[in-house]
Amino acid sequence: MKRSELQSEFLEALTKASRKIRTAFNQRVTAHGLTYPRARALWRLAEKPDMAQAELAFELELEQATMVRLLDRMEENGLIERRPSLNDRRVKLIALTPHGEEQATLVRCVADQMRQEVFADIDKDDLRGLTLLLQTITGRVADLEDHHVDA
Amino acid sequence: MKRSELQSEFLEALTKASRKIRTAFNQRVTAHGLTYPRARALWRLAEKPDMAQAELAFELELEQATMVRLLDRMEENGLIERRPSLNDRRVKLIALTPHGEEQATLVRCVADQMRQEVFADIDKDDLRGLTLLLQTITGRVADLEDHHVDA
DNA sequence: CCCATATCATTAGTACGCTAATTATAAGCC
DNA sequence: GGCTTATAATTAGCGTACTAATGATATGGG
Repeated sequence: MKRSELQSEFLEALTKASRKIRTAFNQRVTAHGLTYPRARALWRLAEKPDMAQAELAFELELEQATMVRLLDRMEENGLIERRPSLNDRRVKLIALTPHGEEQATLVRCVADQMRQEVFADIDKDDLRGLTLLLQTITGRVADLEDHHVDA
Repeated sequence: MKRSELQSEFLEALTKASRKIRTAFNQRVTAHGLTYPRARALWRLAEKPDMAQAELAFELELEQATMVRLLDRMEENGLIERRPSLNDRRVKLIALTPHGEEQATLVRCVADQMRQEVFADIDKDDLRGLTLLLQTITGRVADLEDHHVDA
């Protein structure tokens, strides 16, 4: 097979895998009234509570404006609370409600279970090598963007 | 490193790579008044003209309802035309306009160039291996969904 | 021929994602 | 202290994604 065909095939496989995983995860949590983005936010907040919105947005690689709406709905659903920071009156800290804590636990269970099932008999060394390759590719794309900005 | 950590790391790398590529590609085509989904549609239509909307939606793995809006805007931008099918009065066939053809060519150029730059010195066998693994994972996730539906 | 069923495109409504512009506050500098 | 600049959250507006419901047409069975 030609080099370019291999590359195209790889790109297609990458896109497909990524979307499949997201969709499957989404299906499993929507049954509990969640969505994939909310689940990601809950997961992160459970690990590191009381983040400012900007900080959470950075960690989830979302824009602040996107974060605002997401948190609006999570607040409506009783998953989180916005609390004013004492040090900086511009900042609002995000805290999980008890309900949010429960849902975060659920999210972790679903994720762990899915991970185990999907990677059941995947070789550890293969996984390690491919993770490295993916990281290389990601870095290469980031470089491209930088050059693109320079121009 | 523990098995579960490796798996998590792989998932993160996968998600990140996929998003980076999509974003980078998007940046390059928006300069020409396109978007990533429109570029994908143009690409597919250039390869296989006069598809019905449902067929195009299937190939791009989008819902028909999503396709409608996307094509609405592509029609407004003069990229495509909807033509009634002669065989089936429910069906509308999608044809590229001359402008659409031009843009499709541009899309292909951008994609080819990006592909070459990103994969410049990636080993062919590595790529093959990763593609296989990704396909395995995709299949595994698909199986999970089926079982989930059964339950 | 007719009716039940299926399929195509569409609309309505919701949820994300982005950029750009606004408002409130903070921080640095003369 | 007052002015410039930077940062936090928000709003507004767009584009894309989904599901559910609709209306028009096809299709197969009796």
